[in-house]
Amino acid sequence: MRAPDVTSSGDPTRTLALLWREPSTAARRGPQRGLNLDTVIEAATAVTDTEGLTGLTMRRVAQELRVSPMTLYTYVPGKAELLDVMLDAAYGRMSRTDTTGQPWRVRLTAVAEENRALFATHPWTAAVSTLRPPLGPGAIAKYEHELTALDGLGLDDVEMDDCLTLLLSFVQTNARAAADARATAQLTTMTDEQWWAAAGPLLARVLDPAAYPLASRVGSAAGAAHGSAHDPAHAYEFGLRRLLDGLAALIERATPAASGRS
Amino acid sequence: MRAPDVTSSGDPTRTLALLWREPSTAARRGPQRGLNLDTVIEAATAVTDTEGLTGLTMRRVAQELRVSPMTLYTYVPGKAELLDVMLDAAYGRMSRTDTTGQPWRVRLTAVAEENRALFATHPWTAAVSTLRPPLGPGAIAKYEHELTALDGLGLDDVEMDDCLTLLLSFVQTNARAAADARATAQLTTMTDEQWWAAAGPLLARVLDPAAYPLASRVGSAAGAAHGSAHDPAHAYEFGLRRLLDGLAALIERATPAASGRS
DNA sequence: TCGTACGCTGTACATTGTACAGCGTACGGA
DNA sequence: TCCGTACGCTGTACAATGTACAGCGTACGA
Repeated sequence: MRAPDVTSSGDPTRTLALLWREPSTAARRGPQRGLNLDTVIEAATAVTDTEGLTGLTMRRVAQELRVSPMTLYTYVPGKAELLDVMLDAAYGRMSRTDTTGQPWRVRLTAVAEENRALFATHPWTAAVSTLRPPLGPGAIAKYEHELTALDGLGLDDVEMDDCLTLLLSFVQTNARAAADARATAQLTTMTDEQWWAAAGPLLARVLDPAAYPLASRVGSAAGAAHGSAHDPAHAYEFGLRRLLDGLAALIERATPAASGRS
Repeated sequence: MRAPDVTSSGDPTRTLALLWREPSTAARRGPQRGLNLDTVIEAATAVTDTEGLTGLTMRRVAQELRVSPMTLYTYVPGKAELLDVMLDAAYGRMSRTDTTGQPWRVRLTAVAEENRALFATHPWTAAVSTLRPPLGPGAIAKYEHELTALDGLGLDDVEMDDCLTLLLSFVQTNARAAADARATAQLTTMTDEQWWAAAGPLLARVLDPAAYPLASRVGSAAGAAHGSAHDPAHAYEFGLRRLLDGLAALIERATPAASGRS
């Protein structure tokens, strides 16, 4: 079986029933259930939080719950659906700041920060594809909340969705890069600095600064500015500012001095 | 062994030697080699182009070359390093348009388009992390070329790197989403439309439009505008425009009417 | 009271990267 | 010219994964 790591490959009906906790069809007949879906989600989330997405295995979750691996399939059709409900649950737990009345930049920054916090708490949420999102209560509530930050700015419905998608995908990409950096460092048991220290001299020997003047100059300047090749925190600050400036050109097209500039 | 799918976990020295085709230490002693690194890269790239990253297995590449799986390890230390050299080779083959003298928006759009073309030709390149890039001749040439598009705009070195990173990560994220969409559709043998057709009614039954007015209104408006929940081509156009507008605020800060508006 | 639906389990299989040891080849030094 | 040895290639083997399948026992509805 292909590792899914992504979306419910199966029946949307089944997944939606799971997400919305639709009660099962008829009266239970056999033995009492020893667990319930939320317990499974909780255990799986705990495992994934501490051991990463690659640490999320059915066997590991089962072990955590002191239960045989196959037991999990009583609560969940498969690993993909488990990820779906884990994600929706995480969305449901996100804090949602009320920024009504504030300037739009403040409101959008808050939305970005809330997602940033999600990715900080549950790094794996940045790694799963949200293209076909889990349409559960958590995801819907999140979507509704985030749209309110874009409401009343003179955007049409499609533009609202476009702006939100752009903002969220920026934050997710940034978080993914940060998580990758941490994972790589841990996997290699070699910090970024150590890696560059090992690679640097070799590169210097083979790389002709005359042939690649910009690459060597800018590369080393960027490397020196932040400790290593890439600083996710800096990239976040920089990117968010550019992004908001870009949205400003859209939002304030009619009313040039609409809301707050930062 | 953990599936790498990402970076050379091992010795940077070995990887760099591979990337730059450093001749091996001494005179060859044993039998003639039946293959060479570039042949392996070519075969692996062909396999991955047609069958995706999950289709890239050592056994599959070996089969393509009519060779036993373990033979590949004579040419490459492991799968991670193979991915590194594949990526660098793909970077090396990218077309690089000379846009000297053109307005900066045109130049940056060209850079974006070149990367978009790469992701179209080799979808897997969008899926691998480029956080710790393969520092081979291909990647360096790419970096040098792309930096020239940002040269002479009054940005300092760090800002040039920041802008390029932001632009490239936007294009990559967009391509990744597009590839995910295609992969999901193929895996599920269910188009996005079919999926929404199956999920829609169920969702309508459980979702109260009064409780989530914005989510239902904007969600269905966006879904109706493009055929499904997400249209990567539209997101690209929209996002790139916003991004360039955002960079404009940085680039044209001193000289308000610097270069071309689109 | 009893049949049956259902919860839980152990075993099994296909798929993966790659460690390891063996076999044969052909070059460099004698 | 001849041989030791470095090296290319191979088959076998192992650990880890998701999950299909069949069996076993439980407890509810008739």
